[in-house]
Amino acid sequence: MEAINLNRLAYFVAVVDAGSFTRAAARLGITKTVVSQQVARLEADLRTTLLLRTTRRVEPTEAGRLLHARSVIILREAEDAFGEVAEVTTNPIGTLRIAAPNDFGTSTVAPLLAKFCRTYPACTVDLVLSDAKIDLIAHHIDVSIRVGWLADSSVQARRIGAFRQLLVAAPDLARMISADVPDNLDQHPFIANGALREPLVWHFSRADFDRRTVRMRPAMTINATPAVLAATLAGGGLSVLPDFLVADPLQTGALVQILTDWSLPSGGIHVVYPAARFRPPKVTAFVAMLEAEVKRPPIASHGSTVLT
Amino acid sequence: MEAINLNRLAYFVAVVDAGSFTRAAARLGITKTVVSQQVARLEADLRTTLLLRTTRRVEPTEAGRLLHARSVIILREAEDAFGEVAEVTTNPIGTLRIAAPNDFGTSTVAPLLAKFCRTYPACTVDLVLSDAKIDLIAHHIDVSIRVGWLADSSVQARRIGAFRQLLVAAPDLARMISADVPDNLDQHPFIANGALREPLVWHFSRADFDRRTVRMRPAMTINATPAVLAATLAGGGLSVLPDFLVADPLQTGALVQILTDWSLPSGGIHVVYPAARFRPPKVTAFVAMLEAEVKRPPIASHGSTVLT
DNA sequence: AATCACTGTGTGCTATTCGCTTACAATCTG
DNA sequence: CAGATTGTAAGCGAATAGCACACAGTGATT
Repeated sequence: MEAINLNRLAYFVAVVDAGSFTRAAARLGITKTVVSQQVARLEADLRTTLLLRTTRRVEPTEAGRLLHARSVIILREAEDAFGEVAEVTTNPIGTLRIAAPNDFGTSTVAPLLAKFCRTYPACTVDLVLSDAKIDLIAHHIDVSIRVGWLADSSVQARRIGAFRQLLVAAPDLARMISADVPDNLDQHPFIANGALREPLVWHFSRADFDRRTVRMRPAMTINATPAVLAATLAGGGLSVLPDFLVADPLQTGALVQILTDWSLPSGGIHVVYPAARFRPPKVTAFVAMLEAEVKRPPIASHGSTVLT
Repeated sequence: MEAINLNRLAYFVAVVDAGSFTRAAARLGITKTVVSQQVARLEADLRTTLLLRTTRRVEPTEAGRLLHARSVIILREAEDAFGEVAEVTTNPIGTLRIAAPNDFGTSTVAPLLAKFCRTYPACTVDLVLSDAKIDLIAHHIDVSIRVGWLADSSVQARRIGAFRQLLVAAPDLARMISADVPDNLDQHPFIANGALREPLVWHFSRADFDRRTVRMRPAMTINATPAVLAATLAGGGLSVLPDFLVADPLQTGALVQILTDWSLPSGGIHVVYPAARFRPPKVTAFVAMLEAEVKRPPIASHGSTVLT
């Protein structure tokens, strides 16, 4: 079937509805000449007379009445479709698919979703937890959250916050650590996080000038952060964990922070979008909410500057 | 609502269906550049990202999937509509509204309709009988039949045949007319047809050279031809009637032709179309059938030449 | 890890189409 | 019979569709 100019349908329908080329042109905001031309072309395309013209009246032929009836429906549906799309592009609505690492997703994103869904009832959320770097497009991910230190490739990521890494231990174990400098930490059992690039070497700093680098001696290595937390809670050893994971255990006393004067390198919390020309409001709304949540330090502590 | 280019919907749908700009372009028979541009414009118009592109894959966004689903329906409906119109423009189909004079319509057109409907079962016929000149467009008339002598205005009429006028009378009356020349016809009662412009003056001719003009003396005047026929059948007098009306009575002997050697002026049978660019096949088919019917002289008689 | 084929997009450029202004024939209205 | 109004034709400028080409990024393959 040859492609036929669908736009002319609108002109044709306007003429039939208005019952006059002149009024249709006025309604469409263009010249009657154009309307006449366009309808004539439509007729030429279809090789049919759609309208019988008198200088005083315009009456559709049978084919014209037929086409008009169908066209009205078509145009209305098109308008509806555009309206629906406009809805999606202006209001937070639809299904929001979020990708996040297991730990951050579980500890921070998941709790936030309740609030998000309450705030934007028209949104459905789909949280995809995975520590592997997944294909955003293939998985229809609207926004992906990356925590830690980005590889060079992800330059299009936007940093929305930071997290601190805390040296923690179960209370029983913590009581055995008396030193107030990191130097001899390798004497204590350490639970290494295999998911990190350098799980053993840690750079401590204090008051902007005091720096020490310590190489820990791993009692065990676990390549998933939540499991590291579990092992630490069970008293398996010291470990370095992100603040968003240990906020609760520290508050309840299930874990104790060690060397509170010293700080470890901060990591970034980033959002990554698929390369889209326009960002749906549902995404913007969620990222705004997440950013607010993340900027509020999860654990009141000594003045660590949050990187911007 | 701003007018949005509906044609771009087709491009967009093609890309989604093909899963690739390149394949879509090939399918549409245009360059991929154009497809890319058009989809980009559609997105700009809607202020939405519809497709997430990788050089290797094209995946619709949520808005894209939404619009695609609706667009497929819209495009299919448009295609259907065009197909239906094409049906009407290529095959005899639909409702054919015919306007005809009462006499000719009753005697000739109406009987023909049975055959027409049998030949073209997809056609419905609407026969509008009226002796007044009606507005073809206002009454949705596809073809109008005019019998007789056209006024100057109707230059766009096409002559499809002719009819002869016959001087007839009921048998009883005919037996009383012995003359073989028209000269003294005014001695006999004449039934004048008030619908004619000159109901009384008749020009007889014989063998291309013998001409007589007679002024009849009306016993009665009736302004509707069928009623003239009825009065003539009842023996009310002589009358001049078109051949298509008296074919049957002459055959059965209910009427007798008088002065068979002489002939009266022939009239034309014309079809008039509303001023349309294209003629629907149903009209063409009907006119062809009517022309064939009319060209076949309804009454075998001496060789009268049918005017073309 | 490097190569290579292929994808979608940006850039000039041309042909077509859209749209406007003006003008005109036809028709209805007074 | 004027006068107004309708739809169409002609001429013209601007926007758009479309093409060929070049190019950067990606993914499969080596």
